[in-house]
Amino acid sequence: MRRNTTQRRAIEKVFRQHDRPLSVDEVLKHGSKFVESLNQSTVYRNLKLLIDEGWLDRISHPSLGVLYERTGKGHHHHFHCRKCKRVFELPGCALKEEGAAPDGFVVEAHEIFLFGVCPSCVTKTD
Amino acid sequence: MRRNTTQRRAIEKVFRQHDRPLSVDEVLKHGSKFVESLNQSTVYRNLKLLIDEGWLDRISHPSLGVLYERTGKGHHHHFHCRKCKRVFELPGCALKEEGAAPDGFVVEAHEIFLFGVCPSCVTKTD
DNA sequence: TATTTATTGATAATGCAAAAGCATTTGCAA
DNA sequence: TTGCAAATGCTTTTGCATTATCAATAAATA
Repeated sequence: MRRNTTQRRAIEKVFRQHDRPLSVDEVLKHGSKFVESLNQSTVYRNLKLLIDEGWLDRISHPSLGVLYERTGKGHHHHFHCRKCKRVFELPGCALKEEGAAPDGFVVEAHEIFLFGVCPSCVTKTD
Repeated sequence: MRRNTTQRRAIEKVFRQHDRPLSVDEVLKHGSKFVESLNQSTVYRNLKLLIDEGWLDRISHPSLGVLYERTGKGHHHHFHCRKCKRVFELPGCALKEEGAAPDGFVVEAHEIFLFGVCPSCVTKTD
């Protein structure tokens, strides 16, 4: 059966604390604060396990590659800040359903990635 | 100086004929119809050259990886057909500017990927 | 037509994310 | 405690896309 390890608790805690999509490296970096010895393999294994359990989702960002985020957020889009490099989950949907595609195309799903500067970076100089 | 090789002409012809984003493999497959010996390395080299010349753009699709498309199309989005696996360029923009991101976020750019069934696959059975 | 040299084809090499192998450790029920 | 499978850390391997190497070929130009 599944065991409740300190490493997995640390990884889960990282996601609960940040509440945004994280890369493997980010999970490793932040998780290491809780479990100093945390290993990259352990991160990979637990990310996969948490996905299998339905606790995490994997997303593929066009410029950042694979990221992991908590499930159960509902439909949302992603914002990538070019200053702090963080990815944020934005509530709601900004797609104009009508006219998204010409007649004949059946749109079943979509993904929107926004790029710019996040609120906490807006005041910073470049 | 740049030489006008049959291989490069074939690659350019592939893009002119299909007029949609193509993967390296697709360029190789279709280009081989014009130049039987066409090699993958040559495709890679010419894709890079055509990008440097500003004739092609590289895009990163969240589920298909790197694709190449003709430049000069203006802002547009991409549609991925789950049946024929082709990617289409859709004219226009379907993003609701207002409300795309909460107050404080400065949106400078965006990418939209649509998924579904294209007109020529709609009539096909699964 | 001969010469020059960019380009090609074939293949080896690279870079990197992800997975696998294995000895050791650890959670947890008995 | 103890037994033991699950899980970890460390290292090595894999898989894949992309790049480099180099002899052979073929555009451009004289």
